[in-house]
Amino acid sequence: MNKQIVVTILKILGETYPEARCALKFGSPYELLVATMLSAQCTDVRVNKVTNELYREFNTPEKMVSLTEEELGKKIKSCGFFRNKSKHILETSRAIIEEHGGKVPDTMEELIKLPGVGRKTADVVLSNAFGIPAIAVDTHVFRVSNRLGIARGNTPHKVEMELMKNIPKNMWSDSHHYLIWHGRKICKSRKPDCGHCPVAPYCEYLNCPEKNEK
DNA sequence: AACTCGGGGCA
DNA sequence: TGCCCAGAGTT
Repeated sequence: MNKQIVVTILKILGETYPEARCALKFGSPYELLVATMLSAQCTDVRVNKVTNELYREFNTPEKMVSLTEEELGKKIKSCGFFRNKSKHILETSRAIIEEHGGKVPDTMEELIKLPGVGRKTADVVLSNAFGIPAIAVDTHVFRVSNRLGIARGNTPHKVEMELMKNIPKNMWSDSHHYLIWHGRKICKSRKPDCGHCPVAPYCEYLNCPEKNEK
C-alpha cells in the first residue's frame, strides 16, 4: 500500500482515538514493565485496576521482592495466569536488582532475557518508557494491519518489518496504540464493525475482497 | 507450530 | 454457560 495512504490512515485513527497513547498507566519504567507483563491475555482496564492498588506499596523491584509468590499472586489474580505472572515478575525484579543495578534495561537484547518478558512487552517498554521508536505487533496490530492492508505478513515479525517500512519513525510508537485501539473498538476479530469504521474508504478488507485476510 | 496457563467480564 | 482477553514459555 502507498505510504501516503498509510500515514493518512494512522492520522485518522489517531484523531479517532485521542486517548490511545498508552493505556497502561505508569510512573516509571519499572511500573510500565510490570503492567505490561500483567497485560498478557487481559484487558488494560483490569491491569490498571490491579496496579493502582499494587503500586501504592510495591512500585520498585526492591519492594516487590519482599512479597512471596503467593502474596503477589493474590494481588494480581484478577489479571489471570497469576502463578506464572507472579513468578515471572519476582524473578524479573530480582534480575533487575542483581544484574542491572535496580534499573530496567533499555535494550531489546537485555529486556527479552528477563523472565516473562518477550518481544511485545519489550517493544512497549522501549517505546513508551524510554522513547525508543518501536512497533510491538500483538494480536490486534497483526490482524488490523493485515485487514487494512497497511502491512501484510503471515508472521508478526514480517508485519513489524512492513509497518516500520511504511510508517515514519516518529509515528511508530503512537501507531502501535492506534492500531490496538482500533482493533478493540471497531476492527474486532469476530465481528468487525465496518459500518462505523473511520478508515473504511481506505480498507482493503472492505474494498478488495480478493485481498481478504488469509 | 501447537499447547498450556486462568480468572473475570460480558452476551 | 460459553467465549474472549495489550503473551510468553515449553516441547
